[in-house]
Amino acid sequence: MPLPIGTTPYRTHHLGELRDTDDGRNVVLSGWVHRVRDHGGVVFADLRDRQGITQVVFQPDTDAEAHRTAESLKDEFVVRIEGTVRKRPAEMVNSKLATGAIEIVGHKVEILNRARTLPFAIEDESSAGEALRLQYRFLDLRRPVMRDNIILRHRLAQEMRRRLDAWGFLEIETPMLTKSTPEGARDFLVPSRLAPGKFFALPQSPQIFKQVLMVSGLDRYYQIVRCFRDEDLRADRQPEFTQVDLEMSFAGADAVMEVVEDVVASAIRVGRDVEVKRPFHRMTYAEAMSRFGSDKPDVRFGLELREVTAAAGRSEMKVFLEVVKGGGVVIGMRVPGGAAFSRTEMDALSAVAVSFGAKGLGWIKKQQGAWTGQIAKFFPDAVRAEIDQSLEMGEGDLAVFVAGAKRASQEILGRLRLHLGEQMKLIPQDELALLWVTEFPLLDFDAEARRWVAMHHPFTSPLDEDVPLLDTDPGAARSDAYDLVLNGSEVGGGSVRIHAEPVQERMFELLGIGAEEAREKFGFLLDALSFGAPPHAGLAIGLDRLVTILAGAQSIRDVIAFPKTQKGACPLSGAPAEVADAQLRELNIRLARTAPTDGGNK
RNA sequence: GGGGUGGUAGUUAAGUCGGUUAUAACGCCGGCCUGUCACGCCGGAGGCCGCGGGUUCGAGUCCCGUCCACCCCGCCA
Repeated sequence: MPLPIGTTPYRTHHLGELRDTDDGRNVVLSGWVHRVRDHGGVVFADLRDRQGITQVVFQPDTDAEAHRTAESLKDEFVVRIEGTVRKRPAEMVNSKLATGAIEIVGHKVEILNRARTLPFAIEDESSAGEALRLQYRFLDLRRPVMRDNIILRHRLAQEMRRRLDAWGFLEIETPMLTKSTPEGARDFLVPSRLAPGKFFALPQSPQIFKQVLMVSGLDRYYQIVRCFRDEDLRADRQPEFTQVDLEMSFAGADAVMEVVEDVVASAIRVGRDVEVKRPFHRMTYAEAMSRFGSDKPDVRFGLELREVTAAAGRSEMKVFLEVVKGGGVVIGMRVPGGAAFSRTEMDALSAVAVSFGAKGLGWIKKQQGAWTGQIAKFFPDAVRAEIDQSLEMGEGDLAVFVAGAKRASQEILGRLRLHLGEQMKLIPQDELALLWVTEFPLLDFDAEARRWVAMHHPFTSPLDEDVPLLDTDPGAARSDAYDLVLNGSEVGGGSVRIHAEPVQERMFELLGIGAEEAREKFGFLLDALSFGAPPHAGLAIGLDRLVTILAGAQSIRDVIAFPKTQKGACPLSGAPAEVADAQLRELNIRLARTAPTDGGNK
């Protein structure tokens, strides 16, 4: 479907639109000069817009003036041309272009605007450095891959809106200037001019407001909303990011998952033209940790973990015995075909494990039916057989072992699993593996602060059957929370909220948030909850990550129009920047020290 | 805050053990070319080797510091 053109003297068609059935049609086209091929006589110019590329040919013998102008065209000039569609002879068809069956015979060219020599070429396989691309983002976004990412993002967002509307969700905006929250990430602060010395915080998420909307009886809320967290960046993380945030009343986990599965499956249908299997697979946190060593497992490949503590306890391996005696675990991972690794490769692998926090990496190889490797001699035959069976060891396989505290060992081996999966190219790149991870621990013990912290957030409900544990064994209590995982990346997370006041109070108590502090920090939510709160639950989808994966991009920066660098700066706008003294005075702010000057990098 | 990789022409990269005038491709400029589509051919210009300091007769190359970009740990309920 061609886009509507509207009323304009600039064009009758877009540049991805004309086909051989348009042969003979007189057209007006406008766009950027993508490339010029000047043959001395005939001149070819590829014109580009958002829709595609169309070749225009200028002939000196029939259109002398247009040809003269065409000879002066440079890359990225903006032009308007008048011409006639001509079907190309079979041998001149360009099958790489959607419009390759035709070309435009240019009768008139008008240069609407010129362009300076570009800092980098406008082409998909641009190898320009990211810093340069961000500085000239307006050029970077002209590259078809980047344009397609932005369009994909739009289409996913539209589809999700459409589905949420169909489910009866209302799009409601919540404040950007709000209140600092005590738990969680560092806040971005905004000074208040009207209240000297006081600050707003930008929202880390609309969490509290959306719960208040449920108390208000609006029943179902959603918002595609910017959230802010002042923490260090990663490839899949930047300080401002977008969530598809939703909350629903008289609903539990199953209701939320049903809606989200529909919304996400629809988005994937639109974005990738793929039908994903529903319902999505569900896995408990405990299973995810024991099988994959991660609470967001990438299940596109094997290399699963297997605990072999009991067998290792019957070996003669001193480190294993000590760990087992101390209540720790020994976890093994079979690497099919891994016996082929050289000694150097094994040393490198051990070093990786150590860099992940392992004390060391034990390993054995199964070759010609027997165990080889330095630690093999510490295992009696019976123990070998038991481990063989447990790990399902086959000829030519490698097994690696990590010993220590349970969660830490799982995580180390989980990371080693991802490392090997990449190194051995075991991960099918085109596959989309979606699953829910459920039954997270409600609380996590912060060893440094020596107190409980909420694993999700302080309003997450425990599972009904685990409520009594809050008084007896809080660490064992599981929450009614669920994460949506796609290809080993957390793309969504949510929970059933606490709507019973006594449970909420007990929760604050456990978190060491006193009654007064709770009132001070969350007063309006607690107030709201005391005036008839419906049971409610919700979730937020990380839009940037979802689009990144569906676009096949490497970094969320490739699906955000104007992203931040790893230092949280914007090379295009120059943000963050110093402000005038007058502005600071108006806000009652005095700097403790002035910003350091730039180090002379061009 | 910590670890790693990188920074050389407009761009992307090469540059050996420290040694003569710092290479190449693309881009740019000039010329030629009437069927290309990454057009082709000939010629040319273009460098604060990120920045500062040090070692040395001599530094793109070695050392120290620093800035920037990226990846990771910490951090991110």
